[in-house]
Amino acid sequence: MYAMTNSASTAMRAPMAMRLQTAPAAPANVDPLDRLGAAAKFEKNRTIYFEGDEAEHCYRVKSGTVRLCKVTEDGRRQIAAFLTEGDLFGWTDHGFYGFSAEAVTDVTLEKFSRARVEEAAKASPALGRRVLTLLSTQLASAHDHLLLLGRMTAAERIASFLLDLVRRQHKGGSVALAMCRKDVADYLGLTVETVSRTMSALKRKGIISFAEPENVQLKQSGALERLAMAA
Amino acid sequence: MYAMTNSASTAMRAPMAMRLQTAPAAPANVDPLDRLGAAAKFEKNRTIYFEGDEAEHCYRVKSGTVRLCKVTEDGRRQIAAFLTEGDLFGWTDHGFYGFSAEAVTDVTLEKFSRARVEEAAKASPALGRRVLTLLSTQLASAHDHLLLLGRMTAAERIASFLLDLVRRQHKGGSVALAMCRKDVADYLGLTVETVSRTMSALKRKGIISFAEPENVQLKQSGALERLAMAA
DNA sequence: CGCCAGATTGATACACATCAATTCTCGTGG
DNA sequence: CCACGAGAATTGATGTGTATCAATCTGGCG
Repeated sequence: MYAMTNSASTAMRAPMAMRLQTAPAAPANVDPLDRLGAAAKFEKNRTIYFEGDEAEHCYRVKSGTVRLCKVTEDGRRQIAAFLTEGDLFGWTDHGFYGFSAEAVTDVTLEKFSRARVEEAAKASPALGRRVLTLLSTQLASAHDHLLLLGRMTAAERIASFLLDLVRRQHKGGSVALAMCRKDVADYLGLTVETVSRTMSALKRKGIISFAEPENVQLKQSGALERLAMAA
Repeated sequence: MYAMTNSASTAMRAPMAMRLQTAPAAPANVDPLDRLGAAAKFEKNRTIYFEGDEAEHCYRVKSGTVRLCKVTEDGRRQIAAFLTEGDLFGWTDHGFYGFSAEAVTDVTLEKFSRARVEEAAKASPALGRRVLTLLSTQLASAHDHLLLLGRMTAAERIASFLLDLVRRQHKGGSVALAMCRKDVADYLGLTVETVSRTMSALKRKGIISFAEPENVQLKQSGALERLAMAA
């Protein structure tokens, strides 16, 4: 779960709570989903499933990054989420996927049959609970993303995005962008040019720095946080 | 569930499914949530809970309309969803609400203690399943909403919004707007002025008509659907 | 009647999109 | 090893959709 939340808000909401990685009352430390999955691999830019496909399976990311996206007839694209390790996707209660899922990088996944998960959930409340947690976190992320798309300026969007990334890959002030500029643009509701210009501007101001486009250093996260603003 | 999906896509995904108001396979026709709730009422514009409040309860709408929203320091507001009969809200897996909930109209709600629902879900998989369905539908709606905010023009947003409303209140080509223009604007990521202008333009073209602002007739839903486009 | 909040309409400004070159990176083949 | 080409990123010049600022209009209510 997670799906790239923006603004400090999400982090704020879950100060020490953190995930409940283990089942509420599980004897061992086993995630209730672990036994049900089958391994699957996709290489960079492969489609995992298409919007409109019948939704027989859902997946969990083991490594790599996945994007959920939709393209309009005339080619406009929106990315709803970038998913990374631990995130569940493809769970829908209608018969069909609403968004396509594509591999941003080479990815390894666990693939679950919806029917089998449903079945197993009847016996194990912990399993249902687990899926519920994953979904509710994604919903919170989506809501934060709505604020970003509906009400934030380009600079604020970029700042929120970068801060989200550092939080998820807690490696100090350094961020590895798994996705290209176009992906970032389509996630943030901007154009590539605006993303590029805005990042260059932040660089000129000394707030961030980067030699290659895919590896960014946050020089003044304070300034970024001020931009991201949150609520 | 639902939360005002935009574009025809959601309706397409759930053509006749509609809500599942009653429990999936319950012996009687009892929703597993029904026994757990306590009645609650809020009048128009009252706050049900604030963003940041500890999330002890969740709610289901019995009648009226609720908005989920967040306001930035400098007063920009985004509405994440309008919720109506049957919709669940306030379920979060972090300790705190991420968005405020407010009554758009006078509303009657069922109020549930999170702790008690959790408890009951351990015994009844059907209950967990029920909540899961409600959340997953909301997540799908939120994703559609992201496409709307990230990539659609003002006219497309309005068209999608109106079509969503008719679908939910299936009363032919007539739509009752429970919310004021500002609410519509904050849901669609626009300003009141743009909403007003865009609706006037649609009216001039004979696509919609309205005498009072809160009661709209769809004269040519075909034209609206062409605008809404979907994927 | 007169007030006030909400809605509409008008004039102007601006943030971001669009169109158009470069520049950079890297894989490929001569 | 270097020339070449292609896709991605950056930078520049210009356009435009929507925001902003500013009246005016409308309907409900004290």
